[in-house]
Amino acid sequence: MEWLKELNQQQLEAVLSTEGPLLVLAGAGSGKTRVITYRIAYILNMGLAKPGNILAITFTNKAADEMKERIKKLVGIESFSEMWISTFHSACARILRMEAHSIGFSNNFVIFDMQDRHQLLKECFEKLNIDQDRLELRYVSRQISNFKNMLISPSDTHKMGDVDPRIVEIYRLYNKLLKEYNALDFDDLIYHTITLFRTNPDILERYQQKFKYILVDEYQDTNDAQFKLIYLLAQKHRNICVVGDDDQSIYSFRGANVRNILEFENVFSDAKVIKLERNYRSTKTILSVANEVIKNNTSRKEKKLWTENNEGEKIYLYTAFDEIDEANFVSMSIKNLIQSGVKPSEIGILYRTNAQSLNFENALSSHAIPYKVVGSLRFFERKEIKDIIAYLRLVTNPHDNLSLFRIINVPKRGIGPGTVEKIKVLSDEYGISAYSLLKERGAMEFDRRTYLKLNEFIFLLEDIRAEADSKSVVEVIKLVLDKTKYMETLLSSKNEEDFQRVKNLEQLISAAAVFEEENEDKSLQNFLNSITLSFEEDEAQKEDRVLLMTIHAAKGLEFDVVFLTGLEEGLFPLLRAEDINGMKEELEEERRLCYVAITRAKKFLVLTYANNRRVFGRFSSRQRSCFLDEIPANYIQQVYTPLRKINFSDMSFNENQQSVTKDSLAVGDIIQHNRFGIGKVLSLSEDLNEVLIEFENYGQKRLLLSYANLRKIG
DNA sequence: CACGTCTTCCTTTTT
DNA sequence: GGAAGACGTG
Repeated sequence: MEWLKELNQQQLEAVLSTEGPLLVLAGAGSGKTRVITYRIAYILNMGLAKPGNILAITFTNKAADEMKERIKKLVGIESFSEMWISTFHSACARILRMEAHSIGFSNNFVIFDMQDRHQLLKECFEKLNIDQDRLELRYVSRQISNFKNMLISPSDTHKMGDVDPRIVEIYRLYNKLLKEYNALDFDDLIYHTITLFRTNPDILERYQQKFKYILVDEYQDTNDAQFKLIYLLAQKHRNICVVGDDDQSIYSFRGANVRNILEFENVFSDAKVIKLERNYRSTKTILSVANEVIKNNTSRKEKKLWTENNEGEKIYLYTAFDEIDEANFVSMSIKNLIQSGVKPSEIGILYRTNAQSLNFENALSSHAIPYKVVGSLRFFERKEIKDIIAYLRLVTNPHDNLSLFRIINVPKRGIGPGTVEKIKVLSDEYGISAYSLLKERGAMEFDRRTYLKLNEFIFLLEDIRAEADSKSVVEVIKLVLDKTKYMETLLSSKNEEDFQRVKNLEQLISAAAVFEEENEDKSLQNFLNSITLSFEEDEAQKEDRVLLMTIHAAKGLEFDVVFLTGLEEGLFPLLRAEDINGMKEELEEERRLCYVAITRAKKFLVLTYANNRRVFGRFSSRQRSCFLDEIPANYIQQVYTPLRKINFSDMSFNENQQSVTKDSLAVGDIIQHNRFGIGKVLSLSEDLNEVLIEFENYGQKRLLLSYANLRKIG
């Protein structure tokens, strides 16, 4: 295990301490992912456990995939499907698929996303005759989610003090409907898994036995339910390793509880604690700025990140006239940076809210800079995609009323709101699903003309279902598009938008094709499962483009250059007048968010804010963010024009302790590259600046040694 | 019942 | 400035 030499003292200790509870406090850029992957590789290589005995929880599916790739490289084993590397939600879905009957669901349950949840809540409001002003709906939705994240059932809500009885009523009905539709929402996945374990000790025992080693990444962002789950599972072997950084806890709105990390040592009294405080990512300046900002928070574990990296440049600050000026400054600076040799994909534009992306998109495209927006309008949330998915869901489960009502008149087939309302009322009355009602009682309850239309619809669904059995996912989708005339309707439209929709649907088909290639379980069921739980973008990720995203989405990523934008009071920190009570805590979370943003930067950090900004289309004047005042002036270089070209190669430093330098590399060496993986050195240029490498998976590449950040592995 | 225009409300952040 | 719902007309 040569690769163990790549680790520093603390990292190594974290890898080798395989037995018993372990808390790794890993500061930003301190190599925490490396610790987790190497730890798993070590456990496997030492024969301490089989792949099937390992449960590794990551925060996103993307992170899970990356982790699998890295471990694969270290260990080179094949039995990966046996190793559970996934998010909490995916892991729970996987368990529940097998055990659903034990909690009163059938194993072909569907997973409701946030849109679905809102839709269903709306139904609840209607059924209970509760005035649904929109604000209330969002509030109720959040409440219910909080309850589930704290493992509080409808009948337990009184424990939370004064809860609006209407909310309890809605909560109860909402759960009841979910069950009728055989559906689970995101929070249910965790909640029900815990219920399953609590009510079926034998099942719990089985999983406890199975998971000899449990690892949790981004532990600071776990909520009460997730903690409970881990706690239950780890009881048997107690080999539980959690990795996190309380300073990067940014998901309390989702129920994340920082106390989980702060109190780990109390819950597991024999826990070992290892701190990783050496940062390998950023310049000294950037790290100092991050430290200066975060030290204003009161409730945190004391720690001091340090680095051996260069001092680096001062950070830049630009004050824009308005948000358009801001976007232009950023775009023109990026143009110059790219001309200086910075790769577009090494540049990130970060902002607090998704709504801010638009100006940057406009400015970037007018400067012909390649970019990609991460997140925002997610593919699987588009109308046309959700429509088709609704059909697919009905194929697996005809009693999913929500999906049925979504597409009962899509494309238009003459079934209007009046008829839909009648179906709802009647199916309620008879206590059966809308589908059953139409099938069994349609002829009696509706007049002839309506009945014919309804019958045609039911027939369509059954027709699709009958054929779907013997078909692959791709074929089923095509079948739906064809039989429903969905595609036909779009194609005959002269609307520009509809043309885009056709392209999106084509993408859905290719996404399904990729799914079939990559998954062992190729069932429609599993397809539906995977698309609600992950928003895996298509392969465009590898392309060399500037990335735009929210700070939340940037967690775990790093860039040579980061533009942190919109640093204005009210926007970042984003605080609302309503919650004066939670003010301090909320501000601290915003500050952590700021800390996360700053520590994404490796070499350059550029901060911007605008004196004026159009909010909801209204022009309003702005004040600079309080976070800016927390940065000592000597770190800041105020600029008034876009950044000029720079000598970028001067900026490089060794980010990894084992990075190769000119003298240490020879022809024939085996190296590892962050992006391209493992390769062999074919030749070196005379001045030793350039190197030609044959990569296992990417073929030959000519790289500049000063950027390439190669690690020698043999 | 479909389609077009008018109004309202809006914005956190995501699995 | 834009989406989603309300309202009114063909």
